[in-house]
Formats: sequence, structure tokens, C-alpha cells
Amino acid sequence: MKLGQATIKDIARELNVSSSTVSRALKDYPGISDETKRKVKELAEKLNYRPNAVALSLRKSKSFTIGVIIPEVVHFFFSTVISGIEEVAYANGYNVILCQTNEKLQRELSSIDTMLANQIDGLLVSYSKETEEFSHFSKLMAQNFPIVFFDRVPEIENTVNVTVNDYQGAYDATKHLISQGYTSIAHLAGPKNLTISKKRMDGYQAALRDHGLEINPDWILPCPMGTQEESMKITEQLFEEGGDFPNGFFASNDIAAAGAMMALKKLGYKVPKQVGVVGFSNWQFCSMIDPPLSTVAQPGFKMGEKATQLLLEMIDNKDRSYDATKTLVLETELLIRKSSVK
Amino acid sequence: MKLGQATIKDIARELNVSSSTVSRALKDYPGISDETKRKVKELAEKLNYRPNAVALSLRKSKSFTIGVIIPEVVHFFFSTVISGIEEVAYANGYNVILCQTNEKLQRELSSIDTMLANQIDGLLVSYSKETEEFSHFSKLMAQNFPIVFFDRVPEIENTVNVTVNDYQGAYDATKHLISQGYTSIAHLAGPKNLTISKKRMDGYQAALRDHGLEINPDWILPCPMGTQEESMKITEQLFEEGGDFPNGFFASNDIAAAGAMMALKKLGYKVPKQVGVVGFSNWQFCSMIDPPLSTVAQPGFKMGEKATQLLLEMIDNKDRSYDATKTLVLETELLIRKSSVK
DNA sequence: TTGTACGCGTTATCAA
DNA sequence: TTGATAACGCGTACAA
Repeated sequence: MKLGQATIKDIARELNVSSSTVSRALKDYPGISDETKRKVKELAEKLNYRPNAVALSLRKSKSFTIGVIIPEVVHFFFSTVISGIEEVAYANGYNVILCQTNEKLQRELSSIDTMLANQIDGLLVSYSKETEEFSHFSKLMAQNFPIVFFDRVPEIENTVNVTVNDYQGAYDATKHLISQGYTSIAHLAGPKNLTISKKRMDGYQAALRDHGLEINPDWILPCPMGTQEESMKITEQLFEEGGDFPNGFFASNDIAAAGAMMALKKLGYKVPKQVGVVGFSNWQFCSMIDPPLSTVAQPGFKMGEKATQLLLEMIDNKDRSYDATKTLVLETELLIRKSSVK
Repeated sequence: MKLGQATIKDIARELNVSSSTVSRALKDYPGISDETKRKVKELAEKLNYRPNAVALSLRKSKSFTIGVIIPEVVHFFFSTVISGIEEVAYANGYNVILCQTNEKLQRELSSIDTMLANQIDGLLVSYSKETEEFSHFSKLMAQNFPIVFFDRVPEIENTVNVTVNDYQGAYDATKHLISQGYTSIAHLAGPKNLTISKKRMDGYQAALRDHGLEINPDWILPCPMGTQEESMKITEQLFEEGGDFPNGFFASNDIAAAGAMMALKKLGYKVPKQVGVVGFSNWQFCSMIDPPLSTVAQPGFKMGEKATQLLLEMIDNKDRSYDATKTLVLETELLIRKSSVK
């Protein structure tokens, strides 16, 4: 720590008053003479005094710090969410301490441990792909510790969540492909244990059913990694197998969609003329690639803001209780670009 | 804070020993009977005891927390750096508290204030575009407070920095365009007060000079915002003006390069046949757009790692001193894709 | 082998 | 109007 950091005691000593007087003077408490106040504040200014937030945390059992658990920072959607979190936290005088799990459960567990040791006032969580069991969260909730889940929401009881309407987003995207005349639509699906993957899958299937199209299990293609390479390979394999080909792709994320488009190009298929493609998330590159990728935009920044607002409310509300699942669902927006318009 | 959080005192009371005994037992200090150790550890486990890091910070005047000041999280390069920072910090038992300035000086100043109040052990900084004066940093350095600057490095004395070789990267990119037969090369330049912008400009100009090409001031195009829209507009304007046109673009960032490419497409010019384009940073989308964008890759993750390693060394080294500027320069890599190959 | 006492920086309480 | 004291949770020098 810096040597030069002045404390209340330093001011008190120099002014020959007690530290309580200094403390009160600095906070404009009643019952301190204007003269003393003036002197104290002057010296504080001169010594560049800053209250020690660590001591305050200890004293008040409150750290004004919230923890954020996120799979990875280098991910357009998540970094957008972080940005929203940061804004609201900052505006309310809270610090944000960040841990990325890299999709590892072990990392999630130990991150939570250190954060708790640091007396965070609450936790914002989007859990890892490896997380299939949630007792490390429910234990905390049983102690009334404030947690808000965002995007990736666990299937346990009485949680507070913020998600987007993944079902509707997927439904809209698939319906759009159908309305454009694509009749046989494949789905590049996300990791199975994530609720968002299930919801997107459900929306996709519901749209097919509602429009009298049958669901072909061979065209449900799991892309657990969600990388470009993976979906390229999967798409190529699909076409190599022979038999019927899909003429539309709805991907549960943009990267997979881009990978499919690249594979299609390589295979000599024209997008959107022969095959239509829609992604999910609206990464920045969507409008830059050729053809520009239609996609379902998720309000990441807003999600970060809302989740943080909810968390801060829970923190302020000492008599909070987890008595029911409360989920705030943000609507998606289908952005139609060229990749899906015949 | 959670009510259920057990302290050393709780353990001591329950076991009828003093809290110092508990403290020592937990840390396997010599001179504690095995019996006592066992009992203490058992109960600690049972009560789910976690040392209170806040109390430790206060006691030791060390928080095991480092602060990170960054312009924005939603930026491929910076999020990559954060990821590197997080990894090294985590591996060494440090927490990362994050503030984004949104390119605002005011935000930078107040973020530093709160971080200092929270007793961070050191600071990693990439300053805002508005920052043109660095006394808020030099004051801290005068108190021997550990700071490492990364990417955006201030022009003040005796700093510790990690950058990439922006000059060489720009030189390589420009040289490559020349070697591909592009003879009149424009530069989409970054904000003037950033050293990285200057270095990239210098590299660009040096390459031109070294190959006997003249520098045309009309073709140095400032893109202070660095957005796609901005560079599209600038590129279109350039071609509307009439007169000679450049047949090559070296942009100081990928987004600007992508904007230029889109403008060129719109104007009916073929990339790379008629015009070559090279960007800077290697955003994810570079390989996805059409044609794929050649670019200068920056080792962002490595930069985060190295900067954090340096910072932790400074923190450990109590008798540190800022007696000279130390800059670690990481090399860039020119990635040649289709956008610049005739 | 264990306990006592103090201090890290701050503030709330009680007393003067 | 101000001061003395205790407490937040922990570690440690000193005493026993």
C-alpha cells in the first residue's frame, strides 16, 4: 500500500483532536463547531485524505462490491452485458469484481469462494457449460445471499433471473425462414445442458410444427463448442452424407451460423439464393460479412443493467427472501439481412 | 453480508479455546497439539469457515486486488487483454476489479479514486482518448504506487509499459501492400493523442519513404471515432472529391478497414483487384468477411498476461522505484488474407 | 502448548 | 461541542 495515504488518525494527531471528532467533522455531523469542521476539512484536503474502504467494509459488514461470474470475457454478448453491469454498478457506488470461468465448473466454484471471502454484497451469475448441478448456488440462497442469474438460468426453484425470450427469438427466426420459402430447415444447436439451448430448440421446433413442416431429427445438429470450425465441419459432413439437404439453417449462435455460411460457400451453394441462414446474438461482424447475416439481436447491455438493478434492490432489501422464481424476460429483435432473403 | 458466515471467534467459543489458537491451528503453525488442530479443522469445515479477506486486507495493508482501467469492455482487443489479466491474477490469488472509462477522463479520475479507496495493490491502465495530461498517474508513481500501462502508453517519464510494436506492424502492413503492387496508399488514422496512432502513422510513412513512394497528406484520413460508419463516410467523400484515388488502404484498426471495404464495394471498386486493404488488430470478424481482411494481429492475451506479471513483480518488490522507463514491446504478426493480395 | 493484548481504519455509543 | 472506548475479523509478539 502507499505510504503516503493519510488516515483519520493522522488528521486527529496533527490537529490535537480525537479521531471521532475528525470522523464527524468530515461527514458534517451535527454538533461540531464550524471552526473545527473547517480545519479538519482543510487538512484532509491538504493531505489528500481518502476514507479507507476496506476498513469501512469491515466496520459495516458491507463492501459495496458485487461479484460477476461469466464464462468468458472475449465474447461479444457477455462483454456487452458486463458493460451494462458496470454502468449501473458504477452509478450506484458499487465496485465490480470479475471472474471468468472459461466454462469450467472448478473455476466457477473457486471463484465464488474467493469472492465470498472478499465479502461481496451480491453475485451476478451466468454459469459454465460444465455446471449441471446447482447446490453451490442454492446453499448461498438458503442463507439469503443475493444472487441474480442472467442469460444462463438454472433449473432450480425460487431463483431471480434475467433472460431474453430465447424461445420467441428462435420461433421468429425460423418462421421468417419459412416465410421466405425455405422449406427444410436445419438447426445448429447449442450445448444441451443450457436452458437457452433448449428454449431455442423448442422455438425452432414449434415454428416448424405451426407451419406444417415436419421435424427431421437428422437436421438437428449439435454444436456444443459453438466455434466456426465446428459448425463448418458439421455442415460439410451433412452435405457429404448424401440424401436430402436442408435449404435453411437456424443457428443458436452467430459464430456457428457464420461457419455454416462458409461451409456452404465452399461447397458451392449460394446464400441466400439456395440456402437461407439466420444466427443468434447479433455479433458485430453480422453486418460486415457477405452476405450480411440475419440474426436475433439480444439486448445484452440492457440485460446487464436490469440484472444489476435487481441485485442492488435485493441487497438494499435486507428482509429479502427467495419465495418464488422471478424471471425478467427481455424481448429479442429479429434483424433481417441478406442471408435469409431470397 | 450473510448471517451464516462463521468467524474464528465462533470456532474458538464453541471449542473453549482462544481465537489465537484457532488461528494458528488453521494455518498449521508449530506448537499446536495435533488434537487441537484436528478439532479446529473439523469444526471449521463443518461451519464452512472462510477467512474474511476484508479483515486480512486491513490487517496486512494488502488487498490482493488489482485494479484495471480500460476504455471499454466491448472491444475485441481489450476484452482479450482482460482475459489475459484475469488468468495471471487468478493464478496468483489476486482479484481483478474492473472499471471502464467509456473514453471519458472524468470517469478515469473517479474510477481511480474508488479503486484507491479500496486499497488495490496496483493498477493496470489503458487510458481514455480524452486523457492528455497524466498528473493523476504521476502523483501515484511519486508515491511508489505500482502502475503498469498497456497498449496506450503515456508520454511521461519512468513508466512501466507493455505495448505491441505498432510501428513495425504498420510498417509491415504498408510494405506488404506496396509489394503487392499497390502504389498509392491511404491511411485511416487513429486519434491523434494516442501514442499507438502516432506509431502506426510513423510506420506507414516510413514504409512509403523506404520504397520511394511519396507521402500524400490528402490521403492521411483521421478516423478519431474508429467506427465503421465514420470510415465509410470518409472513404466515400474521398472518392467523391475527384482527382487521384488511392489504390490501397492501411487502417489503424479493423473496424475502419471494414468500413472502407464496404464503402469501396458500394462505390463499385473491387477488393483486392483494384484496391488493397489491411487493418490492425485481427478482430474475429476479419476471417469471416468477404474478402477476408488482411490485418496486423496484436497479442492481446499475452499483453494482459505480461502486464499483470510485471505488476505483480512490482507489488512483491517493496523497494521498487521508478528510475527509468521500462517498456516491454510485443511483436505483431501480419496476417495476409485475400483483401490485400492481387 | 496455549492465552492475552494490541493494532489495522473507521464509526457508534456513551460519557463528559 | 468533544473525547474515550469498543467493535468489525484477523494475526502476532509476548507472556504464561
